[in-house]
Amino acid sequence: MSTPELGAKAPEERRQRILEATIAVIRERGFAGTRVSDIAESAGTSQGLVLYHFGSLAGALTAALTSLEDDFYVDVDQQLESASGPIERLRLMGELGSGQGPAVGDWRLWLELWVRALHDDDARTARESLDRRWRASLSDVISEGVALHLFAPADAADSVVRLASLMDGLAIQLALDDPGMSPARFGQLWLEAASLELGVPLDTLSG
Amino acid sequence: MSTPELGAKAPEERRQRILEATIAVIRERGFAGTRVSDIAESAGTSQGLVLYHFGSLAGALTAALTSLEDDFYVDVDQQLESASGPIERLRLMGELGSGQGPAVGDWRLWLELWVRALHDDDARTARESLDRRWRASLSDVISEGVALHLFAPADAADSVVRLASLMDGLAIQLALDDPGMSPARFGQLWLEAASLELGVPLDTLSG
DNA sequence: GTTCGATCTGAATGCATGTTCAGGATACTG
DNA sequence: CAGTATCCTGAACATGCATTCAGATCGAAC
Repeated sequence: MSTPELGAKAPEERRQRILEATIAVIRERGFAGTRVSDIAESAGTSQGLVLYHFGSLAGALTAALTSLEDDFYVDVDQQLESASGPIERLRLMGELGSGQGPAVGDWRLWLELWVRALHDDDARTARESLDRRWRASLSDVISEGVALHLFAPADAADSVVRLASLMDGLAIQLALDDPGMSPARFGQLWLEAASLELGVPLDTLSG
Repeated sequence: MSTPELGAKAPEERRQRILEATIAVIRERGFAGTRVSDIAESAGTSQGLVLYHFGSLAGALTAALTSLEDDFYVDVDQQLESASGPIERLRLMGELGSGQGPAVGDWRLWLELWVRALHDDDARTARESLDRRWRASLSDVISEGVALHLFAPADAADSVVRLASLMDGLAIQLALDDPGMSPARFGQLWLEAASLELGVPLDTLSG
């Protein structure tokens, strides 16, 4: 506890650097394509150190997963609390396609997570947790809007599932650079859907 | 050309068996987890034969990809031509979540394809082609309905993209056995969205 | 300054797996 | 039946990669 903020090479920081490098490599090469040597190179350390800190490659990947989860939570909360009402908050959600934040909007990573969740239990629970939390945020926004008589969904729970799923589906096209899909169009299409689902005129949402 | 339909062990059939085995293994273990030995075992042959027919593991995976593509086309056409009008056809599309056909509805395979498309060009083009074709089918059904004054979408092109994307998004949850998602709910949610998008009362669609 | 534990390295190890290959089996042709 | 091309196998080979490990280095405590 002597000079924790001074020593730039404190062991803790080294570990953190490796964690970030792991995420960066996963982003680039996917879970399946990530090798210990990639992580070490990206972090500027030796392979041995990666294993020293995380025990195994699988350990590093799992650690990256939970780190990702944390980042996502921080990110969503931060973005949403900057908005004042449900309408503005909904618009911000639609702009998530632009993905400025560190974790949100990194759709390729999401795809990777989904597939890994098919075969790996840690990934499965991480995904479920992320999804649940994300849908809870969306649900909160909608409930808020309903309470203020701004939104009038036929079935709020159904609308939440559909709007969350639609975002995932649009995200796939964004992640794959589908011709005809762009961050702007992503946001537009999603807000139009929200307009339909919640019975709100589109210009109220996107104006 | 002597007795092609008699010899149960004709070389062509062996190749086909391996192709099907490859798809089966991908379905189970994913693209990344599929090994030559898995394919050989599943097909009941030697590793050597797999390589003899397809040159390499990558060759076998690519061949599986195009075979999958063909299956999908056949499947969609077959399912849709059994319906009489756009309304019934739309309902059938919603029931794709139940996935009776050999390729359609095998959502895990779809997830795998998406992620492979991130890193592999063959997979990328296969996915794009499949997606384009699927959306064209959906677009045809909607146009038909518009022509018959059954559907009244605000913007048909947008609705096509949204309904296709929504199906993908719902498919993710189905593939991951998300609690709260089931083939029945998949179909219900999607038809409700179609009802909103196309300005058709829900009971007209699902009745 | 010495000691000791934590941190870190680079080379060695061992295994999993894709690919090659030499030859055997099978089926068609004349 | 003999000859030949295709089909098929099992073992050998090569390589990429995670993991281990013997020690070097660093930092804190005294």
